[in-house]
Amino acid sequence: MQQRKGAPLRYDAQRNRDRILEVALAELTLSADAPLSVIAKKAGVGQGTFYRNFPNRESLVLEIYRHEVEQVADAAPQLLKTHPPAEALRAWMDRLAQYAMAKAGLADALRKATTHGSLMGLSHGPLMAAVTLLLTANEDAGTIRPGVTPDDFLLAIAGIWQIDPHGDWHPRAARLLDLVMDGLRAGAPGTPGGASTD
Amino acid sequence: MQQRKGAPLRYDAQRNRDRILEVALAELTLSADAPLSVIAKKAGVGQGTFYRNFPNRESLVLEIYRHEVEQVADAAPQLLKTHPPAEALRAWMDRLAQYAMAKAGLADALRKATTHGSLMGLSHGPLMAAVTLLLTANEDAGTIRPGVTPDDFLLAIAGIWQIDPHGDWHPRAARLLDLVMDGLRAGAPGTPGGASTD
DNA sequence: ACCTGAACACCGTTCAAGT
DNA sequence: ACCTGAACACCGTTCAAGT
Repeated sequence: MQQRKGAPLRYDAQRNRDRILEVALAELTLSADAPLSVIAKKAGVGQGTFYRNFPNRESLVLEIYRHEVEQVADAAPQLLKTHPPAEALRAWMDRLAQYAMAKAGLADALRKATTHGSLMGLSHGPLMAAVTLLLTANEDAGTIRPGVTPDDFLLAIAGIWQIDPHGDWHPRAARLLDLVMDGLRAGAPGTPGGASTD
Repeated sequence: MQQRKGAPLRYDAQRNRDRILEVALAELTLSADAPLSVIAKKAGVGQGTFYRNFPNRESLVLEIYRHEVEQVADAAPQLLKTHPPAEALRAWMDRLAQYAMAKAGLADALRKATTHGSLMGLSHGPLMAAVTLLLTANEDAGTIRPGVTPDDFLLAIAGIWQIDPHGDWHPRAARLLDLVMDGLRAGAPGTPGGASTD
């Protein structure tokens, strides 16, 4: 631990890190098991430098994933401004699905690099914030049942990471998301019926 | 392809295959990335023999998974005899969740070995048969909406494979499964409200 | 027909030497 | 303080030689 917590990286070091991330995104999106040595070489850095920045495959993949998913997360506030809560939630899920399909190689890399699907290892940060925002807006509007946690939600839509992006993914994703939406609605203030707790 | 389709294996060959599967189940349940060479050695066979039976890691893991999941699948008819359809479905999901937690190492191995979560690469066979049985029983009884495919169902519960088996998995699994059940119920003949298709 | 185990290839990880 | 790239370790895969 030679690097103090807040201290900025040296100029060239920062540049190296950025190049690694840039190359890694491209390579991993293309193929989930692109060798780290290839990424290092294409980024123009030595193996050692690569390792200084990312001590293992998981840390690299998580960092990229985190950065990429931020962009989807950022769409949430905007959607809530322009749509009623339930529609915003559903539209956001669609975006996430689209993202999951576009970056399927990356999602695959994440699955392989991490123990358990820690797609939710991102327990804090923008993704969680976005989900929380969407859920509370809907809960307040009475469009979903109260008490659904972001964790519940992410588990419920976990299936989207499992859909094959080749072939006809769109209807499969839509059916899954519809089903989840119905599950979320069940027991909402307006709706009768709903959650069984025997 | 020296082995004709229906031709039985030679006695020692069959024994080797069985021993590999037995050892692999134990090793992979313990650690998802147990080296194949270790499995071969513990099973008392050479590398070549291992390869003759399982040309790659995926084929080994899939075979074990298929065999293991059969036992859960087999519980479905029994549950339908002793419970009303909706309860049987829910009870079966609970068993699947328990299985997923007990064999988490294996599930992890499967995730890592396959492209996309082909937990559903088992598109035919006992698992699908069991799910179909449960879904049609419920559909006939009017306890779930019509038109839910086994594929839809497995995607909806995909989250259970993502739950960390250490720590407090039970409430998380229960909340997920409750939500899925509610989603399945929505739009059933008896129930008002339900699926939005805009 | 099936088996063994040494040999090979590949990739992640480390480290001595440089600036 | 950071970098390079050769060296090492490990594991999947193949194959010549054996029964």
